Amino acid sequence: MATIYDVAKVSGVSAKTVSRVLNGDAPVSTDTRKAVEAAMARIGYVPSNAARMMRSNKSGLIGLITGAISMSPEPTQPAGLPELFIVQGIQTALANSGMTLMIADTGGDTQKAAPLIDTFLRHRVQGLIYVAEYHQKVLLPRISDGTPMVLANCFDDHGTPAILPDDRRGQQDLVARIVTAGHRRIGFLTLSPEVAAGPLRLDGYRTALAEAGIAHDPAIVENCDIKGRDGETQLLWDAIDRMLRLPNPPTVFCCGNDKMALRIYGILRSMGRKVPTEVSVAGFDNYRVIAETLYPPLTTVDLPYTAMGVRAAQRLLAMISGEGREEKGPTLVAGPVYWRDSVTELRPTNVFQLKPVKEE
Amino acid sequence: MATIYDVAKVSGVSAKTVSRVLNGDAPVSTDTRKAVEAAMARIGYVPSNAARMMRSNKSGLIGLITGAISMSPEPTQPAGLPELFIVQGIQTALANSGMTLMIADTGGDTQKAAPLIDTFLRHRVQGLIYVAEYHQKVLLPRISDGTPMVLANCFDDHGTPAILPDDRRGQQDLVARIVTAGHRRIGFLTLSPEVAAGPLRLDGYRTALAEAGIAHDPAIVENCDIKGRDGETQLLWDAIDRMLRLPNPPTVFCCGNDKMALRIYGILRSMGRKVPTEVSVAGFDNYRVIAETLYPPLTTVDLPYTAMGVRAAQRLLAMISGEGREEKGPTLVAGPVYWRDSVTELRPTNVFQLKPVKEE
DNA sequence: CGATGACATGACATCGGTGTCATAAGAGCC
DNA sequence: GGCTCTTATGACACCGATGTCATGTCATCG
Repeated sequence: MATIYDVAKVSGVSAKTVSRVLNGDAPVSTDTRKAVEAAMARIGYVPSNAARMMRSNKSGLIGLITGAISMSPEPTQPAGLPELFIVQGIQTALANSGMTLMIADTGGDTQKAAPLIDTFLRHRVQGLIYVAEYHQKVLLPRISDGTPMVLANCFDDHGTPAILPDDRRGQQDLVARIVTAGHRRIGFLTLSPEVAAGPLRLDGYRTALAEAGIAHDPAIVENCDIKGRDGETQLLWDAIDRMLRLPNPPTVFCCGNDKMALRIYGILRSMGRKVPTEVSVAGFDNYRVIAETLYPPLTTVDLPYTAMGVRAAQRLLAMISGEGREEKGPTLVAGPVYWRDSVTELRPTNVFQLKPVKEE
Repeated sequence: MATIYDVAKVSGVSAKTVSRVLNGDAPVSTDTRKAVEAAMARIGYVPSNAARMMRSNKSGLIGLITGAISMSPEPTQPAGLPELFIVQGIQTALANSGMTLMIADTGGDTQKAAPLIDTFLRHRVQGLIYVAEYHQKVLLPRISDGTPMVLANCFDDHGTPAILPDDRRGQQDLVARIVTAGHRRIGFLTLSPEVAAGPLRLDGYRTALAEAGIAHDPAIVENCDIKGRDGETQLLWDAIDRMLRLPNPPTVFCCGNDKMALRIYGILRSMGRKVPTEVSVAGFDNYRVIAETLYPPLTTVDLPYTAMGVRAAQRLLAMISGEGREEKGPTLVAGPVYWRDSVTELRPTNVFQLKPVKEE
């Protein structure tokens, strides 16, 4: 492998001058530059990042840890897809930063994150991003040296900078929009309070009701999310059945996420209730395979994965350059409401809003 | 950032001894080892890969170039998913090799492959893998130094080692199986001869017919693949209509791939022909979103993406260790036939085969 | 008892670049 | 002419590991 000394010998200058041609950090005469460049081309010189890094202590590397690649076990059930969007956002934002993105995959095994972080640190990455598949708390080894780290779609106990979806705000916007459509009895089939998004979305729901001056009725709020165990559909069926028999039944069901909405479509169909003419349904996530495919298309809130990726990269770059050191707390990224046909407009609306509410 | 000299100073030994503890390449007394390890833990020492690499010339890195991450623009149309499976295969095969996999994404822009290769070479990767999204010819800059490179799902003009799906063999196996089911008039709606897989699959079809002693009839073989332009469905409709009006019409249509089979299901339905009782249909790719979802489920051939990834990694590792240098030509990886319900058994069969033909 | 070898350790050079400083040549100015 | 300033270049140390070689200490063996 050719070195800068070989180039120097061939072009008849010193190694340092070759270095200057490479980096353009000091004036070099045109003749010399041409000679050096010709020599480099002729002997096929490729600079060694290792050697450069040793002296200058700048690796130009950013490490990204994800399970996105190995987490899509079946194309029919693309579990890891959301992560891919985050990664795409990160790539986009990093494209013109001069940094090289190294991606490492955990193979779905969170235990492998620690050794991967270690490998990255050995390579002296200038920053680290950890991407989780869904909004959750994670437990990662603390980085003892000062290497900046950003968590995307997750957070920890140490106050590591995190980029999170604004679940509260999203749910609030959605419910506010539903209120605008004339609904007053808004049922909510929540996510499990154990997942991070659960309480946040519930809080957004309550806030929206409060702002609209609607009393919160515990009778039409229930958690049926028991983490994919079989009884879930039964629970949902029972909850919906009970709520619809109330003297004052909900006119719309908000669901913890789009998957739950998908189930509820089925349940309502089996009950002979038509969506949205008899009952409206709204989801969360804008999981497009579901939301766009369902009939009628599902009103929901976007989880802004790509945007979160972009923000994560931006925040990391700021930390690396030293600007963003003082910034504390998580960055919340809100997504727009996608207003489709699964929620009836109970009264004619003329909605002029400043918020980015997409009407499709 | 602590160095091995800091560790040496703290533990009261020489730098070289610290190095020995790190690498375990020479005997160190238990006391010394413990002292050194304690010192490393105390000052938070992380070895510098750059420095190690400089001296030992072993980076322990393998570079992977793909568009998989950015090529899935919509989860509803997971264009880049196959690539992901190849990448998964590569990861699996590399997991215990002691190599670190660096993944770089082209962002869907093939032009970016060259600079990415360059970046990898600067990092002195010990091997390179380039993954393409479908079986195709690629034009990559030649690696002037001796860094081994393997192409997965693609090939070039320079004889770079390549891992390719065995399209010929797959089609041949499928048609042979269809013959076993009693079919004699086997129509073939081919892929465009311009895509790499097109002529190969056609050849497999012909070989299978020849082996079964069935004459090749050009009247029931046609290319309707005009690369997604709108007229394709019209062309397909016309071809099928014509073939079915022949005095001796096909009893089964083989399709260039599963997507085409999906279209043909629709066309046949619009013609009032039932699959598979009136006409049988077979695909290629085992694109599960289609093949498993269609009714009836589609008989097709698997494109063994994961296996190809494994083979690619294995071949690269062999090249790195110097074993596989002599091996020339592409590695063909065949996938099994998935026999589902879209092809009728025209006569009772008792199929005992040695080949891995999956019956579902 | 002296020779031999295994074990444990250290001194020093080296990998391929870059930072620092020195130096030489010419340009511009009083 | 002598001085300063800029431009262009080179000598040399240094980054943090590891390879090579040397050295000292015992245990073993003939």
